[in-house]
Amino acid sequence: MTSEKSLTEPEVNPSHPPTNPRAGHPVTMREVAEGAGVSVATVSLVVNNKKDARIGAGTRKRVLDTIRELGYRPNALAKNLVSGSSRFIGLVADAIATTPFAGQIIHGAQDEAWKHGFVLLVANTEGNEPVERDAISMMLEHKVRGILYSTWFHRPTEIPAALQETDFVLVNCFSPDSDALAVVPDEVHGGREATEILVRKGHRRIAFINATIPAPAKDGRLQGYREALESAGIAFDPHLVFDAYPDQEGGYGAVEELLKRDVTAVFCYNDRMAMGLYDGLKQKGLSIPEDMAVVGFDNQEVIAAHMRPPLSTVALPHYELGAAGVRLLLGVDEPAGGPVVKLECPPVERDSVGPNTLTGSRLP
Amino acid sequence: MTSEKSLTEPEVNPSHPPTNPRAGHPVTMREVAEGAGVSVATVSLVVNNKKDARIGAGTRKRVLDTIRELGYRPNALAKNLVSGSSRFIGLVADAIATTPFAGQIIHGAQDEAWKHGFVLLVANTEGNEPVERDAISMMLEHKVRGILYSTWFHRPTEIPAALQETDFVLVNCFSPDSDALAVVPDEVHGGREATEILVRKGHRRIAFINATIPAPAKDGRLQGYREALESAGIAFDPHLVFDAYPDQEGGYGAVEELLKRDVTAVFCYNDRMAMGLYDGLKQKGLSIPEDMAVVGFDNQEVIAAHMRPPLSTVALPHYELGAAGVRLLLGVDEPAGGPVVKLECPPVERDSVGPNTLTGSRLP
DNA sequence: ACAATCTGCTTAAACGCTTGATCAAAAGTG
DNA sequence: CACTTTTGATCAAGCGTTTAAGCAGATTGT
Repeated sequence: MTSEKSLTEPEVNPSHPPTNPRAGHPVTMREVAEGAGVSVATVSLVVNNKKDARIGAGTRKRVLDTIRELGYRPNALAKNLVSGSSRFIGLVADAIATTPFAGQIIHGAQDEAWKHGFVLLVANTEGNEPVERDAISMMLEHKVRGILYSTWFHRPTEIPAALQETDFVLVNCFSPDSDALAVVPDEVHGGREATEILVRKGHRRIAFINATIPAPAKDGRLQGYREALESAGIAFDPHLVFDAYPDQEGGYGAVEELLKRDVTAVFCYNDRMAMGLYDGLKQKGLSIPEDMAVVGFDNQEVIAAHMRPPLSTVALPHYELGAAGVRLLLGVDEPAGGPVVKLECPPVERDSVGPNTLTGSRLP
Repeated sequence: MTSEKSLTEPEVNPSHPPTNPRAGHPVTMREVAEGAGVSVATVSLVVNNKKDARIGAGTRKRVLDTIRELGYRPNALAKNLVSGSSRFIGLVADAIATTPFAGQIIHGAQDEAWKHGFVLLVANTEGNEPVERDAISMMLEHKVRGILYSTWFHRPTEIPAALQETDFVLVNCFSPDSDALAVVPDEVHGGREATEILVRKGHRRIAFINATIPAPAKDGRLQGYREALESAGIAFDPHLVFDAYPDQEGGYGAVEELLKRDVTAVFCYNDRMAMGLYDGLKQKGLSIPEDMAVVGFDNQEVIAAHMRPPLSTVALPHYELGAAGVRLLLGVDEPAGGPVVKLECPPVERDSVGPNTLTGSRLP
């Protein structure tokens, strides 16, 4: 049924004629050819600057002039038709609107695609399955070079069947049981970086407020936290790790728990949580970073850079995710070691972490 | 020079062959025709469900079955070629990445385009002029039905020359000296809504912290503020209006000034400013909304919905901007009264505004 | 029973472009 | 001077569709 429907035109009034007269009759190669008194073949040759084509200087100039005069634009559609392959890359995202993250992925993908002469076809599915199917169909029908399938937060995902009809790479998600190409953030690395920001400043008793909801990020960041502690020779204390809902309210609500723990620093699962935590801490009369060092995760610009004090955090490499996605798709990057490549989460140090003043002690 | 360059292929390795075998040899109509033992014309007729085509039930079924068997997908490129017009709509944005706003515009545009059977071609220029030219060229070459030219904040703009070659509409921006179609938020209306949130709760002495930087928003919101006051029979007091840089720091820094003013409520130019203001107010031991009612502007989800208390504000209709943009472009909406249509900014009431308790007095 | 009509399908041209094969004229060679 | 080569350009086929026009065979009207 659906496959049948996807073959037909959308059931809409198909007529939306241009009003701009210039748009009605695009200048074609034929007209240029006639104008310049040559054949279309010749025009094609000069337009494409074919190296092994032998065109007289005079003719070339004449053609170029005519092109300029007439305002000729090559018709990419026709070009694609004959070459068989389009220069499109599809990007289907599950949430363009809800978060600033998707924007970064689009941006990265688009920049990289551009570099290789490709153009982005984006579709937003807002998590809606039929919409997703239609979106993929549409891309397939436009004979895209491949599809980037992206999610707004790092998670496992099912691979829509239609994707298999072309090259594709998963972006910010992965398929647990398949060897599909994927590119995701390295959560473990990120957790380590975040924790190390704290360790470097001499903190030893470091809490980690993890998320309540299961996700690769939850496990990965925790592991990173543990690895960082271990590297620093600090014993892992399970008592210092607890969960909260990963938003502002969660962070605010975690303050009580946190203060019971006698720590000098805290690593929050994400920036939003840190934002709530700030509020709670301040309300208790505590100040940051003097009384408590805090680092977040995500580097959400709107928030992190402008909190008081600006929040030290770790950045999710969304832009890079998009860019690496198209590189993988086009085969300019080879996936090293397994089909899923992990991208580093770079630390972004701002002012929410100070030296540990509560104990000057450094273990050997 | 540039126009010449834009005619040629991007200077890159042009060969990025698909690795997916299924992608190499797309099934064509010819193959379906052969498989079903009919002509391509027939296949075309059944695929497109042409109403006035006379196809036998048996043949139709045979074709449909073959299509399914072979996994045929129509080639949209070829389709577009013959029909002369593509089903593309271009969207060039000056900042996809930097803000969550652009995402909403894209989302709205994409949804609406989809409804009419169109597909979005997006390009991010990040404010870079040559990139912008290339982006527009690329769209023109793909014979887009039209172009949406959008900016991430409401402002006047120059119209790139190439845009004139097709239908276009400005989104979130406008051209002061031209009658180009445009769709922008109604700042005056927004300012009025924001102020009225306060007025409705009985506030009479309402400050307005405007932006330091000139923009349609600055003037419009101020005017809206004045109109709302006037409607409520409150005299405008210039002393209650002052400027600050429109971000968190600006809001924070404005607290001193604000408190000198003896007001019960404040309307902030934007949410970020309100966020900083919250910090400053709390630091002074003041609580919201008891000691000060505050409303913001923009309805930046990440921020506004999760501040403590959640911020009452006014939403910028980004999604609608995108959607209305394509409607205008396709001619399904007619611009009423002048080429620039203004969209309402709906109020979003949360918990940062309480009743005015400082004075029970209501003027007649 | 014979023309008129209808039904079901095919033919062929066209859309704008690319490209290998050709070809005429100019230039180089012995 | 008769030849090969080079130069500068054209021819024509084809990319995957759509669609007006055409054409047999079946059905209908009288």
